[in-house]
Amino acid sequence: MQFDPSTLIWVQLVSEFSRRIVVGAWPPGSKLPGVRELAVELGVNPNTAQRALAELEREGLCRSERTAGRFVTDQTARIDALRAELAHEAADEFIDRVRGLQMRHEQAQELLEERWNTHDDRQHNQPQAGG
Amino acid sequence: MQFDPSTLIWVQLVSEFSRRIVVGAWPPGSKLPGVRELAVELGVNPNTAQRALAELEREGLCRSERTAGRFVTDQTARIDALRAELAHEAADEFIDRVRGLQMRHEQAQELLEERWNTHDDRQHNQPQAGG
DNA sequence: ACGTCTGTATTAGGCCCTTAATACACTGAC
DNA sequence: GTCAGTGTATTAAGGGCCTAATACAGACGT
Repeated sequence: MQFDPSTLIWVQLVSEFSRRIVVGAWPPGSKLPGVRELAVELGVNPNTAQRALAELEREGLCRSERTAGRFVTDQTARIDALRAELAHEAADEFIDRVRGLQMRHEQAQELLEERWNTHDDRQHNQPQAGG
Repeated sequence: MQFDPSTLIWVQLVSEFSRRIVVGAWPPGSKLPGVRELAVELGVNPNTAQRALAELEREGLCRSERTAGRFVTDQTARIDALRAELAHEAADEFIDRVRGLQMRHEQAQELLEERWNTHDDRQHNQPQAGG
């Protein structure tokens, strides 16, 4: 996994793990990969992975059964709340930033429109070399 | 100024300084406060402020005249480009995050709508009608 | 009992960030 | 020349992150 050098790795792991739970890559009640296995997959130290998992646990998104492993919470309501929370955070940060640039609501909407299409182009089409 | 403990201070300063230039709090060609003065205002060490300013300079947003002080670039085109760049970055990060949550364009628009109003309520308590 | 799996805790070291204090080089005012 | 102000560079100290290696505690299969 690629990490942003200007942000703590374990913070980025919390985001990634949360996302996996929300989108169902890690379904409710399922067993998580072990700390050591996760560390290998993500290219980080087991301690760093554990730090992220500890935070996830603190937020009630998973629980550890010391000898059996770690499991995603089976409270789908909690997961739905997480989804809303992550969406709100993303939106709020976007709003803070564009308002800091003194943009109005309508301008922000147009901006989003424009960039969304750009993303679509980049994802579906192969960027052509040259120019 | 309030800092996010999970992000490097000088990175946050770069964002704040860029924002000030874009919104005209630091107009094109104007003289910036000295390193020591800025450090006092922001509650950081002069070295930290200087690190952020060095990055700003590297990006061509200001220049230093060693004994006279530091000045915002007078190339308004560069500032306009910065404004667009910051807006794009904000939008792209938002889009990446909501797409990571498997949201569609329409859902993202609705989310933005909802949160924008929430911000208005929290910030102004009495959102202005009309415009 | 033994080996293996799980999570958990500890210790050490390297690295960067941040603060702090200091020194240097240059300009302008007087 | 002297003083004040500017950016710049250096050194030291403290702290947190990340890595690495190791050790501990409990459950399972054989």
